[in-house]
Amino acid sequence: MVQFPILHDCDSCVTKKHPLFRYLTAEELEDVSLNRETETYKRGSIIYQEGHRMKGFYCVQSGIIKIYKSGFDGKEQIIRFAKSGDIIGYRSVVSNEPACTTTEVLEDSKVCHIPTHILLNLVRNNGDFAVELMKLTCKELGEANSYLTDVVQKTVKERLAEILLHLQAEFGEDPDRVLKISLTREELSNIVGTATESIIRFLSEFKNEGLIELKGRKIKILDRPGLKQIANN
Amino acid sequence: MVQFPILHDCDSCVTKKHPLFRYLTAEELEDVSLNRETETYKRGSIIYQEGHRMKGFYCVQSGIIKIYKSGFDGKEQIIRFAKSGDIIGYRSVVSNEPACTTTEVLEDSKVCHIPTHILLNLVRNNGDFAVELMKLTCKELGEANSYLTDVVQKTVKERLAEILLHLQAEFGEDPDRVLKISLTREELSNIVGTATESIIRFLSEFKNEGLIELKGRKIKILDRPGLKQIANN
DNA sequence: CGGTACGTTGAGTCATATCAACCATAGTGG
DNA sequence: CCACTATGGTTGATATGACTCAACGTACCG
Repeated sequence: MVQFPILHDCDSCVTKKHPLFRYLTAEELEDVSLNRETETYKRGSIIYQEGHRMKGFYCVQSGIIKIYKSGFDGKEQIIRFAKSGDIIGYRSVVSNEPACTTTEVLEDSKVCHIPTHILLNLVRNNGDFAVELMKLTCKELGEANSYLTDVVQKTVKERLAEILLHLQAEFGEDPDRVLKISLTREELSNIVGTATESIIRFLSEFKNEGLIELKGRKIKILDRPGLKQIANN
Repeated sequence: MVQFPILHDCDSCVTKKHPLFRYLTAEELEDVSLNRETETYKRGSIIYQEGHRMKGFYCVQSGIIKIYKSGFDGKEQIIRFAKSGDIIGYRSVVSNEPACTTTEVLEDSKVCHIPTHILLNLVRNNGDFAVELMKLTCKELGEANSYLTDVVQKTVKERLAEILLHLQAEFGEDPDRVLKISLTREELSNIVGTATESIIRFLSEFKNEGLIELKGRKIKILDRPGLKQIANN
């Protein structure tokens, strides 16, 4: 019997990690497998850039990727992060618009590129896939709207507490309870949407109040309920 | 030959107004027509409320509807408006989650309610419909992300200028050039995400600078380029 | 005619940004 | 091996945008 190493690779990666691909037929999965290209990116590299045309979307196998928009003065606003199992860039493919975000690799990543027509065919021909992708988009939309409300109505301190908890929930902790995602103060400020100095001040405030432990970029959350109360939801 | 007034009604309304329904087969359209319920809402009435379960989504025939989220202290953040041809509430239907926004009628509206299973069947069985709905969602997502960046990086004055231009573009003007959508100062503040008093101050600043004309809630945009420059995009 | 909701204005306060100086660390090249 | 530079982190002082509070004006409505 002939082996299909590529197919097997995809089968063992994408399928298991994302409900999206759960509903693909063997045929569709093979189509994806044969047309995708796996690429490795080092920390700091840009996968695609705001304003550029996309030739497909990406499925993240490993690593962490930062997705952000640039404001008019160059200050970046981080929209979200993507990690193993997440897909990125599909918005622009579906809308057939230039990318509205830039994606930069935070931790060395392995990423599969899947061409536009494959995605559109899947949405068109596989109802379950379409529903799952819609769910994903709607989830992102809900989160975006929630965060908009937060940004407008909460203080920087409250948002920082919220973000720390969110990062903990999304990326988890090492055995020593340090947050797995490691960000510069500037990156934290670009999530919260504030000045770097403000982040520094509130982080050390949290430290002094015994809510977190700090060692450079290593952040350990000590008092989850305390932070939750500050974030107030 | 037998007449189908209900079908005809839907045919003359929804189909023409939204690309979404352009791709429905005659059969699908009839299914929608037979299962939808048209309701009339007066100014001030709530169509659905944040946190409630939805039994379907809505298609706006006429009127203007305000879609907002409530912050923890009750202050509302307006997410967007819906007008003739827009569909609302589909996010919650697709995600199968409680509504994450409240919708309140700003101007007397005629709205069609279409039950959940119809929407899901359309997404599942009609690829073109699925793609169009995805496009719509992705467009909203892109706008939400853009506005998030704005809120974080721009001043209230800049955002107000931007919102005024946006309201002009979305709802248009009367023959006398007054913006068609009429909002209280508080509602404006709930879009921009600021205090009512701030809106009042900047509106009169714009007036004094000859950018707009004010007569109560009637706003006339006199200097579009000037506002654009303030909004700076 | 009084009530209710909306609009306006001014004064004071506060959260956060900005600016500036300085420290820590890690390459890098002479 | 040591300045040298770059990058990120920290702290304090100051500036300012925007909120809050409070008073008052305005207009419509029963």
